[in-house]
Amino acid sequence: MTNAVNDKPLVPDLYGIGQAAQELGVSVRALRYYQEVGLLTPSGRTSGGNRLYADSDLARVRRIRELQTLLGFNLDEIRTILAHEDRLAQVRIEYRASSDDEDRVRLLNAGREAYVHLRGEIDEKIQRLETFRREIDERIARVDRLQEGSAERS
Amino acid sequence: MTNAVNDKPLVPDLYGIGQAAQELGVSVRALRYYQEVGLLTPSGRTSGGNRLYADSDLARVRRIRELQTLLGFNLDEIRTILAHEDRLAQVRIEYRASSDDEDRVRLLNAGREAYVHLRGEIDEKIQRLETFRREIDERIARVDRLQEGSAERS
DNA sequence: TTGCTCCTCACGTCACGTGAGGTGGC
DNA sequence: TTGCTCCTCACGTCACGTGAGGTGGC
Repeated sequence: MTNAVNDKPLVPDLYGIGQAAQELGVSVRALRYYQEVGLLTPSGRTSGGNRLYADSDLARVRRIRELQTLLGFNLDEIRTILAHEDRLAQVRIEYRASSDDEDRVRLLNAGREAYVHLRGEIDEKIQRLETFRREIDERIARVDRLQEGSAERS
Repeated sequence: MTNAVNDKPLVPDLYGIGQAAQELGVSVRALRYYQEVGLLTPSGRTSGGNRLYADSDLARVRRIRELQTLLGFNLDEIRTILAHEDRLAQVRIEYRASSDDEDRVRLLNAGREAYVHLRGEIDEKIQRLETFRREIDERIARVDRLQEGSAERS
């Protein structure tokens, strides 16, 4: 059989912790830890107590990893950012439910400001990496000049 | 006095651990820890046992931090990278001392390869950050569209 | 029954943070 | 003597890694 049963979700769009971990490239322990610190509660459990992760759970983990590895936030900071995003999404859903009240406007402004701030940090990191890249290119060029010298005399 | 004595090096080009830490934006504990794990031994000590850091020491710490925070290497990996760089620098110094032997050529090639590999990782990280930035821009634009909607009706 | 994946403690590890108690030069 | 910075243990913390011992469905 080319199609191993283990590679498929147990229930449509629900993954066991092992499948989820492999799909995401993180450890099973990490997923349990994110739950322990209240960052991500899996959408369900089997009758036997096994965690079940939905696609939305996987998306959330990808977001956590992005903020962790690309921008260097710790899990506490990530919790704050995700809480902001969750509230923003909530506002978007409730958009037509309530009338245009001040609370919602304030939330949108705060959300926008948070994203602009995040964008600034990303920009800064990209700039620092580009500077680093230029330094590395310099070093490679220097090695190349040394190698040319060797080649000339050989 | 505008020029506090504490802001100046004790000895020309030699800094106490507190001065070095402030200059670098790292903790005193971190500097001691780098020494503990063999990443950086300060160039000197006072007669009383106080660590003294030279400019070359500071440069090395900056390099450690770059590899740590920008590229996410752990201290063990950084030790390996710095060892490579130290050996490369050594080859450059000894360049005219010995004749063109195979060992040196191999070292240059290995060094070049390591830098090219590093460059690849930097490129990948920049690309991922740029993708992330586009996503954030998307989110900002979405908030803006919602705010426009609010403004129209107000 | 055997294998596999899952479960919950719980201790270990890496890169420091944070006092505890003491020394040394203005 | 008081203040400041430095010193060496040594335990605490964050984000997991890694077994220990046990359960549950093909």
